Amino acid sequence: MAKRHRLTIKDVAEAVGVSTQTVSRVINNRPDVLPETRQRIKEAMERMGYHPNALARGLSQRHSYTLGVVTAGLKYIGPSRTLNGITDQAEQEGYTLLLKELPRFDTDQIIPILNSLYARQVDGIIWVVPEIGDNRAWFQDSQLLPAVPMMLLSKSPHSGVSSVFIDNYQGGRLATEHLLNQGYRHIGHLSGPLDWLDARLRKAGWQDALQAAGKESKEEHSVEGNWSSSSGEVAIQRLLEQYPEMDAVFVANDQMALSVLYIASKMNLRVPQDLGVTGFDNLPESAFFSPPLSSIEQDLHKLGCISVKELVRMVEKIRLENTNPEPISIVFTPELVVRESSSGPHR
Amino acid sequence: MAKRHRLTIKDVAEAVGVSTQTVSRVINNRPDVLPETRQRIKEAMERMGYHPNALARGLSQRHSYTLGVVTAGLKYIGPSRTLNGITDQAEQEGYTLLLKELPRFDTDQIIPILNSLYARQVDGIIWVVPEIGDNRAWFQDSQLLPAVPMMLLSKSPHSGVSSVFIDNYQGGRLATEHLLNQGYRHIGHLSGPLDWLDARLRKAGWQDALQAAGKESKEEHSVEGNWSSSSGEVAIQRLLEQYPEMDAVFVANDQMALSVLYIASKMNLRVPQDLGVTGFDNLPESAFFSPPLSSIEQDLHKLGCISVKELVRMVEKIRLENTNPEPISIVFTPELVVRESSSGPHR
DNA sequence: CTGAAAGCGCTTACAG
DNA sequence: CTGAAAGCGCTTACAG
Repeated sequence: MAKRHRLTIKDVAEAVGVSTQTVSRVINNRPDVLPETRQRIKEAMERMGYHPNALARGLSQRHSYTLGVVTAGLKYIGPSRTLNGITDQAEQEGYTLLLKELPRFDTDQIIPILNSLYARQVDGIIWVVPEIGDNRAWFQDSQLLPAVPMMLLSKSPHSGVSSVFIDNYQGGRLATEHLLNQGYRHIGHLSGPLDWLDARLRKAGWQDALQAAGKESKEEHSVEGNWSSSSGEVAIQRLLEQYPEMDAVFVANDQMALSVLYIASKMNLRVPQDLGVTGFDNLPESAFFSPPLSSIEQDLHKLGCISVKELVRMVEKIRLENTNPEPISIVFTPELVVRESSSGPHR
Repeated sequence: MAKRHRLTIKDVAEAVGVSTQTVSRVINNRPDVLPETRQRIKEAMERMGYHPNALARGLSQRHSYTLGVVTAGLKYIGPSRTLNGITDQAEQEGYTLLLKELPRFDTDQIIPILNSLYARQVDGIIWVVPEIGDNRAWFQDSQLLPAVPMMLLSKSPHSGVSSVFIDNYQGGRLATEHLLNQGYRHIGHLSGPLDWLDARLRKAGWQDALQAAGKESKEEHSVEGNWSSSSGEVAIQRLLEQYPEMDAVFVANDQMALSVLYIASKMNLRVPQDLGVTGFDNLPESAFFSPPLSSIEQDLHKLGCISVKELVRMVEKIRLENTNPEPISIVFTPELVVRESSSGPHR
């Protein structure tokens, strides 16, 4: 731990023999500084190892160059891949991130977390918390809504809030239509927890794809899991009992799909001949399951990037033009990745 | 986006009819305020929706209540699980996190990222970047070392820097000794990329365990992967060629171990009878591989928590006692989780 | 128990 | 092209 004197703009100004605001002009790359003066100041800053205090700067500029990121479930792969995109893009745009994680998905802790972000004068907020139950209810309370732009990373845009998201409904349709095209006839669904919006959307995609093909989706053709592999293990066994004619299943994520493969192998059900399987998320491991798993790929890294890019665009618009930008909404369609697990009932 | 006037301590003071520093005392929970006055001020703050500006506060206090977290490889599960622990504990301690991610593991981008943290007056830094190649070389440059305490989340503590880490060497020994105890005789190793310290430590554990059992570990008994499942697929095939007597393999992570199971199944090698397998990381999915995978569990969440707790302890010690605390070093031993993939050559 | 003054390290008009 | 003054929103001694 190096012992270092805390340098200020004043120290630099004195060393060079100019006033502090001339130094300030150089820091901020303003014109109107004699090139030679600018050069001398730059050299002095370099030599002395001076770095402007961002807190002081933020205080007088009323602009912190800071974005708040609120996540939940970082230990899952989805949120962290998104966060990966967010950090990449924020670095490029010259913004620093304040990271907050909700300890649970529901609504208790939201107010202190928001307040701590507001107190730190964030220029914008990215909301990377999945919509579960009524954990979006606070959006209705205009008292709580930020005075800065906010970007929502999932569907269900509420009035006035921008959003960027991946179309989970389309993902469900894609996966199910693919199974139909491969010649499977009786397609079940192993869903995520249905208090999650994403789980409901994927299920709705499955239902509508069946309906569009003139098939019915009965209640007993689907069973609910909680995203974990162990929940999938239980769920698939129940589904096989409830729906014995089932010859294919659309599973709402790859972790549960892994358990489906596991149980199938235990029960001597051949995948894909006796049971076609598609997952969702396209984990890097899924290509190495036995058999390799077909899945729905969502580009979460890109999602994170775009959300920062658009948010920064809004922030700068407010600062430069002083006008409130219109909320925007961007949708990406996920893509089907075909592997052996769904290659059809006949081989 | 709610339109809101930016309230200051002055507005509150005027509303209540006291001076600003009385309000300040209430904000900071100082004694020496008439209980009734305190109550009136609290009510006013609540009613007006006032929140102190953390930037102004940090500026005058010279204490930002902010920690910098530098990560790399967030898209992998390890760093995000650690980050999960860090966010949890930081919230509890009342500190906010600034998150930075290195775009690559090597050293280029380090200086601007450190400077941006210093500029924001972080009270401490947590370094969650794996040691690869010489990406720790900058530790030697005391010019670059932070003036605030730093916590290193891996082995190889450099002089004066505190560290908390999980003993990867012990993990390698545990895994290998387990295979020996199960009756396997010819134990190979599929390592991670050997410019990673963790990969070298796991390998050294394998070597020493063999040696302690009176066995030799030849060069051709081990092959290097790059942590990914696809690298594992190539590596295990090469290892089987190089070391045909091999009847068990310690794989340096679960993702590569998954490929080992995949290739074994393709080649009609039975696991665990013909080939025992242990992984490392204990992914939640690993219990559902075919067969379920034995692995080494590292409690990364706890690692993250402890690092924050100890760092905050150091920060507060400096603030209160104005003494530089001694650097500390804490080691955790990982644990073996036994499953079917290593249950022995005889069934 | 409470307040007037000075300061934290910058930037923003305003002069010249 | 450069500088003196005031201000950003707090807190820290110092008085009383």
